[in-house]
Amino acid sequence: MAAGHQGLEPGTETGNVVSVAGRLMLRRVQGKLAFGTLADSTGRIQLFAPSASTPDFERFCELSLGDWIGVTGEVMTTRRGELSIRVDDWTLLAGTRRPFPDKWHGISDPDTRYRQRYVDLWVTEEARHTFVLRSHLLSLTRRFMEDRGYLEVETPVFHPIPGGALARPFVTQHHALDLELYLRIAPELYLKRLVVGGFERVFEIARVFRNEGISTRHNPEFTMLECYEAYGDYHVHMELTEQLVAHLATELCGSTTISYQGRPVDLSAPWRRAPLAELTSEQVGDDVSVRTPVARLRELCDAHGVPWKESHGPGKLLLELYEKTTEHGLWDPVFVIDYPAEVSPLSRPHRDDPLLVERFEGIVVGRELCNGFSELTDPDVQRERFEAQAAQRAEGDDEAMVVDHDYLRALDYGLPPTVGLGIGIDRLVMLLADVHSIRDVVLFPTLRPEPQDG
RNA sequence: GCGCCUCUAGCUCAACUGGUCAGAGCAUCGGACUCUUAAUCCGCAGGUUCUGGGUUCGAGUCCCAGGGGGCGUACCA
Repeated sequence: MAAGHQGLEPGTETGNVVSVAGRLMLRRVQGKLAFGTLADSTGRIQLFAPSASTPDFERFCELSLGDWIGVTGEVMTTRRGELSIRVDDWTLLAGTRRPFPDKWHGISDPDTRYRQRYVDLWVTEEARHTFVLRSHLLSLTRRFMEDRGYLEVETPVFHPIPGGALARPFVTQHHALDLELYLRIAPELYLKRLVVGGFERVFEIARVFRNEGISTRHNPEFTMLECYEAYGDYHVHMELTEQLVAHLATELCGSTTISYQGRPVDLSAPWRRAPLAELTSEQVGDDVSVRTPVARLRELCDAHGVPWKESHGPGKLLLELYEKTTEHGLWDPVFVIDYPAEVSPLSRPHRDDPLLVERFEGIVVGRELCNGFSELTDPDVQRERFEAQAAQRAEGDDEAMVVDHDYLRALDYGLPPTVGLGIGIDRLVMLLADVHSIRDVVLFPTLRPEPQDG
């Protein structure tokens, strides 16, 4: 409606009669004339209510901030030129029994913002903007994937065996089957089963659950885009990632150069690619790789305050060193490539170096945005890797994997050369919406239940 | 998990080194007002200063314990 009535002179009466509905957000009563601000999901409009035209004028003036009302009247502008609707008729659609927060300051306590998102969305402009952006991002992502021949699928959330990532799962119980089930920590193994089944390009926008700490970057349930493409290798998905992110930035932010927390970020493709060992060497000031002797790597860890365990091989030590010294400093997007095989139990060995795998992580603003790799397709090697994980698990590492015999059986039927990718949707939204905390991109973040006395 | 910070009226915030310090604005309630837009003006009311202990002549203020929240760290995405 506002778009259809741009640039009217002050004091215009258009003759157009419209009906609108929304929430009364502000009210300015002036004796025999009242003004109000009505808000709905599309924006705000001023109500102009002279006692002469407004039925039940006194009751109109007594409406509470936050009441839902419907209004019918002529579109006009005030003497000051503000586009308004003259209230010729109105109805109370739903009242509010609780006062709305301070009209200027809004809600400052983050806890009540998260708990009472239904109020926050009215009061905090940025919150509404962020969640609309999130919705558009999901929709654009689906279209992007479908345009490239990917099929959207839904795989189980209940897993008899948690797999596809290294993480502690949530456990639950199915009564009729008398079965312990896990909420998925990743959809990966099911999606690869589908590639075995002949769906050569699949993706899922998957809610996953990890029983770990909560922080500004971690919610126990979060959303991941995972996709798999047969006949491709990790280069294919690096290209897909940088194109997707650049596309989303253009559509949602209007440019591939965006601002995050006051610093510019250039998301335009192509992104730099750099081997993990090379980046780490630069930071550490010494040439390191998976072939560096364990003793030397331990020294370097000590020198940089990185804790290590006896059980860590060179690959794990190198990864720890990279994560503690290098990752957080990578601001503009980089694909860190060629990870140690030791820390990547589901990745295919590197074509040029058996100690490495063809794996990449996309790092933006110092944070991991995505993780992908050429998939391990050899059932024998996969069985060995699972067994190595199971051994670690037996030693008390409850994030290590469990042997998934059905997945191995699927591999026995043949998984073609395939590349897979996982993108953290919440973190992508954080990046594009320029927000600091994951709780600002999750509508109802996990919180401790409120004490039962209010 | 651990470390640091924080908690005052429905909301947003004050109260110097412990000494009439329990206050203001908005919202609510009563009154005035026909072009306001955080409307304005006058007035009323509103609090177990998160909880429980302690130190002190005296605690919102200092100490201890507990609870909520935030940030950092760890784990990860």
